Amino acid sequence: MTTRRYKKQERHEQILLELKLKPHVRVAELAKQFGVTTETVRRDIEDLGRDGLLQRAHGGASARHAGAHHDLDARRHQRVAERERLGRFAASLVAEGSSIMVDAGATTMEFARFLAFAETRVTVITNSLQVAMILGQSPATDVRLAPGEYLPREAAVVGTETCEYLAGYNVDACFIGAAGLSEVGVTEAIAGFGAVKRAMMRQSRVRHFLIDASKFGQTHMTRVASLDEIGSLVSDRHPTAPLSGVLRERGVRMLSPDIQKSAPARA
Amino acid sequence: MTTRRYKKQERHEQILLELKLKPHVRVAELAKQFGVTTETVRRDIEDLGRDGLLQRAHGGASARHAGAHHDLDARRHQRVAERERLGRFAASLVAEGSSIMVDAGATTMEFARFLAFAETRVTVITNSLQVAMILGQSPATDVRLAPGEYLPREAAVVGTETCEYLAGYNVDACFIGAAGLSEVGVTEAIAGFGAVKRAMMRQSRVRHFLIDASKFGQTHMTRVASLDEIGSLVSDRHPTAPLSGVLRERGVRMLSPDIQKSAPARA
DNA sequence: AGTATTTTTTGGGAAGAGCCACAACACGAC
DNA sequence: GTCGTGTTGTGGCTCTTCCCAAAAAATACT
Repeated sequence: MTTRRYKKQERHEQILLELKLKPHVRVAELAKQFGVTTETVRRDIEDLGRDGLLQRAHGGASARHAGAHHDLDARRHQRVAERERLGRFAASLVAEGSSIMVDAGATTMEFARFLAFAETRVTVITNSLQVAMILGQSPATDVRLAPGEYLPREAAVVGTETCEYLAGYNVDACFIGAAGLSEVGVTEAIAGFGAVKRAMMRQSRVRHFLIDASKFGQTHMTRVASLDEIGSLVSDRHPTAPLSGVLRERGVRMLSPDIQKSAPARA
Repeated sequence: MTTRRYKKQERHEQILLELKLKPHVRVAELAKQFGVTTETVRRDIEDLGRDGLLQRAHGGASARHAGAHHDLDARRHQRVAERERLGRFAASLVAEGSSIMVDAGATTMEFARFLAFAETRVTVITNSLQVAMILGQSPATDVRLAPGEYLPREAAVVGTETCEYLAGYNVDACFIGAAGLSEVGVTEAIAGFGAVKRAMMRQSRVRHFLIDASKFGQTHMTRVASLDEIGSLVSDRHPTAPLSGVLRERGVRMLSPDIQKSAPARA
């Protein structure tokens, strides 16, 4: 029966599914589609928004970008600004005509956005579906995706197949994100990611770790690399006192964008 | 004062950048940010939208979903009802606990949606990023993604790597879409897809071709399969006179959902 | 069955967004 | 300098969306 009423939960799932396929849905549209009032849909969207499953917008809802951070609005905006600086800077490190490997994660995604924007001619190998999609939009970029088990949480593939695949390529540089950087080294929270990151490191002449300042001092479950193995650390800020010394000692090249801020025009 | 005026072009770039960072921006927000009128921003958005660089929305603009491209999205909106019926029916063909391969394309994407909705316990191997993302949502589904060159137009991977990878698995069934079905057989318009489809066919015990009725009689560039090789044809309607005879003759099993339509409630 | 609880609808006013046409302003060319 | 083109701002208006609260319907519970 096509006239069957959607239950609340079904509508929720349907909305999320819809959002996977297009970036934005309208309240009015969904209401017509489900055969319910706009008010009902509005409430659905509110529910889902509360759980951080989508982003509200006037007139409808937008898909949430990977990377769940529904903090305070002001803080998120701040954080984004830093990430943006980091991403922009990291993208400038990519040489025209080179080949690179790009890790999965919110920070590397940001990096990918700038790299796509810059239209640098480059060959990219990645295990992140998001990175592939972003860079695929740039006509200057050749993207190869690694195989493996699909991890919905991160929209990336992992596993032995992934690592084996990566082992088949040698590239100029890799750009790797991480959940933590401390005296212990680079660490990651998500199991399975560590092996992939290490596989990328092995195949790259130059290693760039993209880690924003908020991760400094943090240690997580799996070790990705010891301090000696870090080639260069790319961050939005230079590490401060205790950590910076250790890093310098261990031969880590620390890179960060020059901060020549002028008074913000935007209030 | 640093409140220097942004030029039109600068605003455009900034808007696009903003959209790469968050999925949705509001007109009012941007207006405040740039220090211009909402009307101006509206015009900016209109310009960018005309070039297909973003998606308009009431109250603002949304990013073009990475991977969700015009043609793919447009095709999705054509013949929705038919495609939906086809997808739903095809999903019902998947046995609990089985392993399948799923091809890229608008039709198979619809199929994937229903399969995810049904939460059938199944292992899926695919070369489509969209299919992977959709099915990855279902906790009952295990998804493996094939490697290969990324094709932004279709959000899928292709190439020899893809085919080689697929050759490493043997599955119960495959679900393959196509651009055309005629007396010649199954044909495809996009180069590179044919080889992948054939690779999937080789590794599957049962072959399902998901082809909606609008493709009947059409012939495209590359041949995917001869009529003998088609296992079963899944469609929204049974083929009519000239084609149906040939298909029956060549041993094609024709499947389509029983059409017990009631008056459409939603329209 | 009948009651309780959740969910949806309805209605109306406030706020926001869209659209249009014309005026004001900037910038480059001559 | 003036002219012309292109861009931006303003005001007036309409339409959509939002939000709230109460009624109605559907669903779950005993």
